[in-house]
Amino acid sequence: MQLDAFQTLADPTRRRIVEALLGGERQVNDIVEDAGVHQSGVSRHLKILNEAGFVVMRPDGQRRLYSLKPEPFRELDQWLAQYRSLWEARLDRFGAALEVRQKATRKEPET
Amino acid sequence: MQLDAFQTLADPTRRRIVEALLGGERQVNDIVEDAGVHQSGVSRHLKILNEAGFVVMRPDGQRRLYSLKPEPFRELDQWLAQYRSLWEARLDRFGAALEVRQKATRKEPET
DNA sequence: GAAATATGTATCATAGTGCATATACACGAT
DNA sequence: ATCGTGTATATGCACTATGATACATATTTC
Repeated sequence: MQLDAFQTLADPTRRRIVEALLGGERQVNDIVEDAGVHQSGVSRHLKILNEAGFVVMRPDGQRRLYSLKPEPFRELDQWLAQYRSLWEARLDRFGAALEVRQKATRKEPET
Repeated sequence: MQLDAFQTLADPTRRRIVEALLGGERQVNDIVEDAGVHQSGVSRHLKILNEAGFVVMRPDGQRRLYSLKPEPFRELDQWLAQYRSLWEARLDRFGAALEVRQKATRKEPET
């Protein structure tokens, strides 16, 4: 199998799991509540997320603590970067830096 | 059935189509070559992309010219923003600006 | 009528799910 | 130490739904 980043995040349950890990390490049973599916489903999704590089597992006794890995997010960001020129005209999170960048391209009104 | 941004981009063929539109407006038959599927498939994918807000269509005689819309990309970027802290420690596309940003909340960066 | 595009239909593959069960670990009692 | 019980997680299995695709055909414009 081995899904790519987009395929991995396509499933809403998986996205809920990822979001549940935003705060940091969580054990499986803990995630089950946020995921909205059976424990077996969560384990399966975690396996997929692991294979796609989204999470790492750290054993702690009988529990398994899962946490997020940065790589796939960075990868997504890079893909998205190709399309930034479509909408970056308007400033967002980078104020001044963006304005400088804008000079190189052109200006566009809001949508 | 109205797919969200991630579900829409999950399909590789659809991603190829989106990438084919990076250069600007294209007509369907033109996209078919890049997509790697039958024309009917491309039309179907374009319909899905349209419903998801990724593309707009502009009729031109018997042809239909499709082009990208910025919204879903912006939406993806916003979702991704939640996870930036995971990897933003390292610089990416904004070099110095980023480093300044890292020093907690300060002023606007300048190059 | 020919070209460009959309759509109905059938097919085929795959993914998500729950249930039951296996495995691994923890901990107390004997 | 060993046994037994309970807890935490993973996995085999079966079921179901959905999605991608090609082919043929309808529709629109030339």
